[in-house]
This record gives sequence, structure tokens and C-alpha cells, in this order.
Amino acid sequence: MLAIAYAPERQETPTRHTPHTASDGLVKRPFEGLDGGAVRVVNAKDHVFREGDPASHVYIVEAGHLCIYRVLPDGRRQVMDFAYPGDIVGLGAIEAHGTNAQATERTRVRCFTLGDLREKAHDNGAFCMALYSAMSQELVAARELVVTVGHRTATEKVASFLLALSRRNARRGTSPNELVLPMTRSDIADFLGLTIETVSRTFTKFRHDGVIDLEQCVLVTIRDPRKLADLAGGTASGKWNA
Amino acid sequence: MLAIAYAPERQETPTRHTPHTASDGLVKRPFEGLDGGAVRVVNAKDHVFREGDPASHVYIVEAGHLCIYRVLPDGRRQVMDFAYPGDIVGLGAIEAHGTNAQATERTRVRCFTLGDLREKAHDNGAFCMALYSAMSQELVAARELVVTVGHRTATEKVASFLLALSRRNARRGTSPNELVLPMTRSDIADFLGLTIETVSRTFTKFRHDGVIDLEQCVLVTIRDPRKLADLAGGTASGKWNA
DNA sequence: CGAAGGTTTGACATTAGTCAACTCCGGTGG
DNA sequence: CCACCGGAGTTGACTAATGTCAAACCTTCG
Repeated sequence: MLAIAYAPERQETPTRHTPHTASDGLVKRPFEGLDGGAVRVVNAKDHVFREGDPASHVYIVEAGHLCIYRVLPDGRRQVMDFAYPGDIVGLGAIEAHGTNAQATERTRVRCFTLGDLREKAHDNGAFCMALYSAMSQELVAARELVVTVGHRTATEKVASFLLALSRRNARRGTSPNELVLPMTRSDIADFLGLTIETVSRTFTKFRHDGVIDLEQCVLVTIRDPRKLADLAGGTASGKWNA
Repeated sequence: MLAIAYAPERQETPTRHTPHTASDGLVKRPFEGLDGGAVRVVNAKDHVFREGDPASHVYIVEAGHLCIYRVLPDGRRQVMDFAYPGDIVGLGAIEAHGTNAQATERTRVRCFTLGDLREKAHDNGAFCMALYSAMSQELVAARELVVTVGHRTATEKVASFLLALSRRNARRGTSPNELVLPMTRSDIADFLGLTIETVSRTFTKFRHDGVIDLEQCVLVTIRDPRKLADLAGGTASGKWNA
């Protein structure tokens, strides 16, 4: 059965109003409950799957990182997500994949056929729930990304991106203020709906303002998390704030 | 069981590359297989549920339209979707709703508790598949919206919005060239990540260019579908085209 | 050492946002 | 019945943010 149980069932109260506080993109959590499966290693820039490929498997990242993206007919690219170790990718495709999954570096994934999944789901309610939850998280992440690319300034976009990475680190027990960026500026730009120049300039601005340190383009140290949060929040952009 | 079966299971071929052609936003299809449930009528501007409400029900729109949106702490608003009759809303929330669902006009919905859903899913594989498919469509729609707000110009955004409505009409058997907009300019602007002024100007431009007719701000007639598609596609924006 | 790819920086162009005025329409009440 | 009012939409002038183009700079890798 599809595990959508457990939420309390009461009538909606049409009164209260609880706007969400700034949730981060990249909200996904490690996917638990799947083991076995075939290991596959993909080199940097190789694809685990591409748009249009039959959706035969889902994958769990074991080491390395994947860049999940779509390309438009004219070549523009939108990065949808970055998959970290523990993340499950490929869920939600019905017949064919609607995205590409490219390794940003040499990456190891574990592959599970949809048959595996179905079988496991058949006799394991908790696993079902985990699957449902994973899809929900994808949806939440996608919606968060919509908000980011649609309604935030370049400063806010980059700041909230860094904060999201920081929170992900925190959840995984690594230092929240030492970020290693496993993706290129181009990936970041295409994720946030900016150009690489704007991303680069924004990083530089943050560095000059003492918010971050930057080494070798890839190692970010957050010096002033408080200020970074301000920059991400929207009150700091100069427009928008009441 | 969770119905994620039926896709052919073969090894990925890492060679082929099939970029998607312009898929539209608002891809969702009427949800089949649920009947019964309590009827609820909400007046224009009233909410079916709000951010933070416990996720107790899902809803199927029977008449009228809903505007699904999120608000940021500082008041900015991102419209995520417009729900039409036959659409299911509220799926994907785990504990609490992450979005608001507001009626753009007097609207009738049918309410189902998650218990209803679970029960039905328990002994009906096809229904399970429908649920999974509905969530996948939400995800696809959210991703399409990311592409639209992230990488398209104002012209492209409005054009693809109109095209999406047109296709939706076509799928539902109504005229693809006679669109009734059940939402305000403000809703459209917050959907596309634009201001109402820009939306208005773009409509005006389309009208002057003979692409559409516009009556009473609410009735759009597509006069030149071909050109509208061009405008939406990206090749017509003046930048981006190789 | 040289080439290639990624990154940074600068000067400039352009898009879309901002602010403000005006119009249009529907509803309400004298 | 008509005048007024308010909300939504339109239009215009101006501004600011971000994209564009071009060049220089680093690293890495052969």
C-alpha cells in the first residue's frame, strides 16, 4: 500500500496562517532502506542517465556528486538539483527520464531496477513511506527552487545557495562553515538562473565584504553566517523590503 | 504496493541524447478514480488550506479554480500552479501543507482524508499508480516552472503561459484558441516571476503584433498560434539564438 | 612549456522593475 | 438613474540590476 498514513485527520481550521520561514533549497535527506543493487562508477562529465532514456532504474549516490539538469531546445540549461552521497535520484519518472544526471566528478552509484523497488515496496510499509517521502522532498525542493530563481536577486540567490549547502553539511555532521563546492560556476549559474559572471561577481562581493573566504574557487569558508543569512533573507536586497 | 512497475528494465545506453522539446507548464491531467468524499464550496479569495495547516486531506477541484502559492517572509509571493476542474491538490505534503490554496472565484472541491486515500490505495493497484503518476506530474510541472522563471525572458514567459493554457484547453476538448483567464494579472505575474506591469505590457505587445486579441482583460483569443509558439520557444527573443 | 578550461574583472547594453498617473469597469448608495 | 468609489488594468518615464562581450588570469594537464 502507499504509505500516506499518519497525518492527523481533523477538519481544516480556516483561520490560522503560518507562513513558512525561509526553507532552504537542497532539502533532501539521505535515503534509507535500500541495499544491494549493482554498483556503477561513472567518470566526471559522464551521465548516469539522460533525458528520454527509459526510466528503468533509480540510483543512490554512494560517493561523488551528480548534477541533475534539463536542457532547452536552444541549449539553455537549468540545473534542478545536486545529488550528494545518500541521495536517491531518478524517482518520479514514469516512462522516461525527464532530466539528465551527470557526474561532476568520478562518482559511484548503486542501481536498483524498478522491479527491485516494487518488490521491496510490496512487503514493507516503512519503505513505502520512505519512497513517498523522498518524492515529496523532491517536490518541495523543486518548489523552493522556483521561489529562488523566480523571486530573488542575484545576491539573495547566491547567499541562500551557500546557506543551503551549509545546512546540508550540518545535517551530515560536517562543518557548516567549510564548504567544498563540487560543481563549477557554470553549474551554480544554471542552477540559480544567473550567468557565470554574475555568480563570480557575487562571490567576489561577499569576499570583499568579509562574509566568506574563497580559496581555489572551490573552497568556501563562511566567516559571517549571520550576515550571510541576512543577505539571503530578502530584507537586505534594497528593493522588496517594506 | 506502490505501483512503480511497468517501465521496461534494460541497461542504460550511455550514448543517445534526446533533449526534450518544449514541454509546457501546467501539464497536469484530470485525476481519475476517486469519488465520494465531502463537498466543500469556497468563495473567491477564501482558502482551501494554508501553509502550515496539518495535511489532513487532499482535494479534487470540481468547479472553479484554485491558485496554489507560497509566500516568502517578506511578503513576496510565488504562485506554483493553477488548479482546474479535475485536478487533485494537496498531494505530497507529509505533515503540513507547504503551500496555500486560494480560490480565484467561487469554487467547489471534493475532500478526501488521507485515510480514504490509504484505504483505496491498499486494495487498488491502478489507483496507486494514478497517485504516483499525479505526484510525478506535480514534479514535472514544478520543474517546468523552474525552467520558465529561471531561464526565459518576459516575452517567452507570457507566451509559454498562454500556450500552456491553450494546450490544457485542447486536452480538455475546449477551444485551444479561446482562453478565459480565471486569474488576475497579479496571479500571472507571481506565477511567472514578473511584475503586473510587465505582464500587462507583454499582453499589449502581443495584441499590437496581432498575435492575440484581448477583451475585458480576461478573454484571450489566439490569432496566430504559430507566432506565439515562436515567441515562447526562445528563438525569437533576440538573445540566446545561435 | 604551451594549451585548454575554468574563473575573474571591466566596460557597456538591455531588460525588466519602480513609481506615478490615468483609464476602465462594476458595485453601491444617494 | 446617476455619481461616486475602489480595485484591477494600462501606459509612460525613469532607474537599477543583470546580461553581454571581451580580455586577462590561473590551474591543470599533457
